[in-house]
Amino acid sequence: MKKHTGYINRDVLSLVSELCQVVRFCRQDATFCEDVTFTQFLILDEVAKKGELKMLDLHQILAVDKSTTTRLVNPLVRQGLIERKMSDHDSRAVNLRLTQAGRKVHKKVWLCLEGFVGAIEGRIPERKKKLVYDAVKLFIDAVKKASSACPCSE
Amino acid sequence: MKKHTGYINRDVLSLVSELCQVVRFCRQDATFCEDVTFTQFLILDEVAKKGELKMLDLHQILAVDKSTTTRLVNPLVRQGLIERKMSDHDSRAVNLRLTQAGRKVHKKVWLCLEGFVGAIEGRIPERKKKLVYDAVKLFIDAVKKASSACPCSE
DNA sequence: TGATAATGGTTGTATAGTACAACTATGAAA
DNA sequence: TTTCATAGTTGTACTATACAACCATTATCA
Repeated sequence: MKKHTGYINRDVLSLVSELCQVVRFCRQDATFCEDVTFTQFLILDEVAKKGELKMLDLHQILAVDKSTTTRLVNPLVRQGLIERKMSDHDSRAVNLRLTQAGRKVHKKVWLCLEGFVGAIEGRIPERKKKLVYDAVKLFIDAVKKASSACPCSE
Repeated sequence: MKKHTGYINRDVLSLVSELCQVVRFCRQDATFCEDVTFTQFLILDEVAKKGELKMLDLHQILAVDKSTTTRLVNPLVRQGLIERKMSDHDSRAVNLRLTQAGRKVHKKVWLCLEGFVGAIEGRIPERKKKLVYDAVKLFIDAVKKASSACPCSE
């Protein structure tokens, strides 16, 4: 049981707040490229990586509610980029796969994204890269764990 | 005009995607503490820091649309934590100030937040802290600039 | 085997956050 | 004084999100 001294590292606070901003930039402007949002691209990409992906896995990867997963996938199905296929072993489960069109769009957005990621990388000195990425990862994990351990405990 | 080679550093991609997750954790679960969301706390805190704050400044600080700023402030006014006051010099401008209750809640949430920030800091080795915070800042800025320079240019 | 529980998904409903466009009122400049 | 610019609010629309309720399945176990 820690004492409440009222001391907070403002650096941490403003980092978190800036993170919120940055993330907004990434997500908004709905169409990131090819009429696909950033999140939608992540989904396409996960499916592309695995070839076939269960909703459940996606739900885990995105770390959102099951229902949200469904709703994030919906537009991609509607646009004919992803298809739902009943699993062989378990007829409750649904497997996601890219359609022909899906593969095409994935590839296109990938090229698009190259510009974005390149622009990020271009702003981080080469010799610092590994260090920076590791540090960000460390910070992310710290925040993740800190928030799952309810912020207002004690 | 860069060539499109199709190469993307996946580290960067997953960092950005994890950032989205982390930010969600911070914001959701609407009431962070004392019935105030994280964003609302940031607003209270900015107003507290400055004593009096113009909507316009807040709009800049939060980096959201003017209308969004209005709507983020609204609930705080409704809850009687912030009051709107017409500026002396410019009767179009609105100055925000904490009410008595606002100062109280700000202080309470601040203590609450101490737990959260402390939990983050507790997961970052002491001697690495400065390094990590600087790195995160660098990364954030890189992403910010990269996304303002339209992702799909070239 | 048959009742009960667990699992995988979708739908209903509600909310925060967000933008853009249109508007109002005020102030500045010509 | 007319016209332009600024500060803020409101109308409207949409995404992302959660939680709860539900429907099929599949698994468990008595």
